[in-house]
Amino acid sequence: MKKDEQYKRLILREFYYSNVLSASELSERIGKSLPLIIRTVNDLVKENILQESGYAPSSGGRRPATYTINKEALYILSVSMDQLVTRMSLMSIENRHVMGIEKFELPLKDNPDIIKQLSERLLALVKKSGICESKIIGVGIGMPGFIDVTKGVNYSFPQLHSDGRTIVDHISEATGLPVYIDNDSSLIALAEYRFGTAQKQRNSMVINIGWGVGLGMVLDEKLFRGNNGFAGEFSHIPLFNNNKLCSCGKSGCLETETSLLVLLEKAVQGIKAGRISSLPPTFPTGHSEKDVESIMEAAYKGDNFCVELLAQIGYNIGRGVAILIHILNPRSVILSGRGSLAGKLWIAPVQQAMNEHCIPRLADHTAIEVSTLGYEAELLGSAALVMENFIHQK
Amino acid sequence: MKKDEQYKRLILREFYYSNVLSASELSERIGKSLPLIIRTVNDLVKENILQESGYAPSSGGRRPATYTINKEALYILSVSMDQLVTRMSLMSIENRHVMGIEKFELPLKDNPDIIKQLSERLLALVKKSGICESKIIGVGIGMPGFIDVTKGVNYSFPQLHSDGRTIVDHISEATGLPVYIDNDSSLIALAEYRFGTAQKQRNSMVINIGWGVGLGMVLDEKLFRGNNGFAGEFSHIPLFNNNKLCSCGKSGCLETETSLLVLLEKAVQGIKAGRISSLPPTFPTGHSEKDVESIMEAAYKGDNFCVELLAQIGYNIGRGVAILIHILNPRSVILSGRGSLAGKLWIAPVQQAMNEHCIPRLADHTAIEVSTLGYEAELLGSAALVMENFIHQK
DNA sequence: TATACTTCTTAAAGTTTTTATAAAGTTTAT
DNA sequence: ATAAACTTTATAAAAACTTTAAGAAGTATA
Repeated sequence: MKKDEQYKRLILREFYYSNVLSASELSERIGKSLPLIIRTVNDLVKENILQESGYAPSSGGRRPATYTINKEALYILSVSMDQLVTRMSLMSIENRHVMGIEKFELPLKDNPDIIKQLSERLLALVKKSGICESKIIGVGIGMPGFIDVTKGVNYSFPQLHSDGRTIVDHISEATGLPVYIDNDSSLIALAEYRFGTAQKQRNSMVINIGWGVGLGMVLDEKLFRGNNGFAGEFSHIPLFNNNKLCSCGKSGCLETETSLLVLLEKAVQGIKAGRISSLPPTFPTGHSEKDVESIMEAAYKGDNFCVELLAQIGYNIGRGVAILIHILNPRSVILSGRGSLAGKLWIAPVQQAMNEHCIPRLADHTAIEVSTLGYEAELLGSAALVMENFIHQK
Repeated sequence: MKKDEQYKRLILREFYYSNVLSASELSERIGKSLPLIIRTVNDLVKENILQESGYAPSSGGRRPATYTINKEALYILSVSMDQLVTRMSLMSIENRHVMGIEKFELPLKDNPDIIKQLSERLLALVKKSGICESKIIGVGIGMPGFIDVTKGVNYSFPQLHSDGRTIVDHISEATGLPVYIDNDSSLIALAEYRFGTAQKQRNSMVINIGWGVGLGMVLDEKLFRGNNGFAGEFSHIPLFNNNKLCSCGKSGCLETETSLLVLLEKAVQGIKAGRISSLPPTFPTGHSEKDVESIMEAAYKGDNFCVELLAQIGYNIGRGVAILIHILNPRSVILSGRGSLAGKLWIAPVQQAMNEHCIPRLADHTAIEVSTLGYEAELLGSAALVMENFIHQK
């Protein structure tokens, strides 16, 4: 790639993370000199990709000219998959869903047709939008599993890399676009770091409360993925003597006492045992997603039984968090993912476990917070993944 | 600092880590262009800091001219403190102890005179060596405790920062040299990464088996210290239901089942209870350091009782290591510090715990190794700390 | 209201990198 | 065996980028 193209991309990336920027801010962030930045910004204005946006207030000197990005300049295809359901969206550089979020069933397991179906859906979405493909900078895919980002392989779902070619190869060929995949929890962490509650924080742990309990880490301002991309297997740290068999084959994993699945189980058991609750009479409907939402909603409205359940789960998450804090001394721990819908209810029990299991000096230095991005996080993260790679191409 | 001085330092640092280097290797590592490197190297040769060292074998093209550093060009003052004993050494750029290692008692606790004593010892050592102070690039100090590297503060020992000035300020003033401090376990990790078993590995966990169990981490090729410098509090992760009170006030910490102190305790108990062993009849002498060494030596020679004790401790360390591996997916786990004298005896029990408590895919990707640096590690790390900072000055 | 102090912008001077070319070796093909 | 093709290292000239300096535009203070 030509060098001036490279500089343009670096500048565009900054506009992806911040709406309005001056030349000197850009120079500072990118680490390139002002003359170079100004020249490149002027080129981008001529190309109608950036536009002038008036003068910022003075910070004690001459007022800087500011710029914004043309909202229709660039787009990203963002995909978020779980075991059963896939969501996708064509996102503008301003993080708006151009055509809304498309949601459809697409089982990850035992589905030989998965790559073909995904490609077709993606192409159809682009076609429907009418947006020129040259404006789409890539496809970002988030999914559960053991993923090696650099190789583009998801080891947990072998059908995603047939005949020696990975899902990245396949989708890339089908769409003609650069494709990147990463673990769902890592992408949620990336989203929180770039757009959410972990913004500007050098060190954050992002807990993905979902059907399992995932962990994405931002360490020294970088997403940390481990030596093979497998870091963050929070779900399976051995923490309990409960003799409960985990999906991974071991027993006593954090997951056996903390996921939303456990929450649901406990709720069903409690109701069966006659506990009083404001849960709807139809509970449990058998539809896990809806049932869990009911529980969180009831808790949010003050239902004693559900609050208690959340507290139990939260306390156990907190025990795991205490370990994280001892090892990594983060600035903050963000509770995110599906489960973050229950909001601040998580904070007290997690904090309680921390107080009991952490050295005070450590506990004092890390804040527990709940995500405001919620279920959007993963799609945002997939998009951000594309942008992170945008500047490294060729 | 002038720019060419900066480039010289970058080059000298590479020679600290590698003995013989060619210009193109330097260019590659430092990330500066070959013409610039060659010009600067030539300057350094003229100044008699570098010297030519013949031609390296060809790797398929013209043979590169190589260079080495003048062994008497630069020196570093290296200090390693524990609760009771302090070691220090004036080290050459080749990591040789110019005057040997000086070891003396200097209690960290309740010792108002500590800074004065340390300064005097340091100055005396320099004087005795006869080496010109201008050749000493700085003082590196390793010690236990909660240390904020950037501020130069050790929060665990308040007498180290009296009247608003830190130990760094004081020693720096007394010696006229740049001074840096860091946590002992972090420095051991740094030493292993630069000179020991963790060399060239992107991600390593270095376990410091000593009176506690410390942890230093190399993540993505950088020493990771956490948001406030407190990362690596491995000793105090809550892992056992043993009701044993820990020095930190909590119970069930890893430390209550794993340190060399526990090893000693268990040995004493066993002997009292009449267990047969080849430990010397004088055991226990009451001198912890010697007694622990006796145990490790006996184990090394095959004494059943002592091997068994090490296995118990090792297994418990392994349980902690399993957690580390789930969270951080390192390339390797290095067993270092005092305890590494027991050598390979640690590996089997640690590996055993890993096999039981780790997801196989994770366990398969990380190697357990024992340090060869041993008790030297911390002094090497303190010196390396100075060099890491050498390039960042002014 | 003038003066001092910021910060932003631009032009010129100074560095560094890139590109092109030469030099020195290795490997492959006939 | 010997040339041709390919690598890698070293150096010189051109291009690119950064730094410095000076001017422009604004704020804070006496």
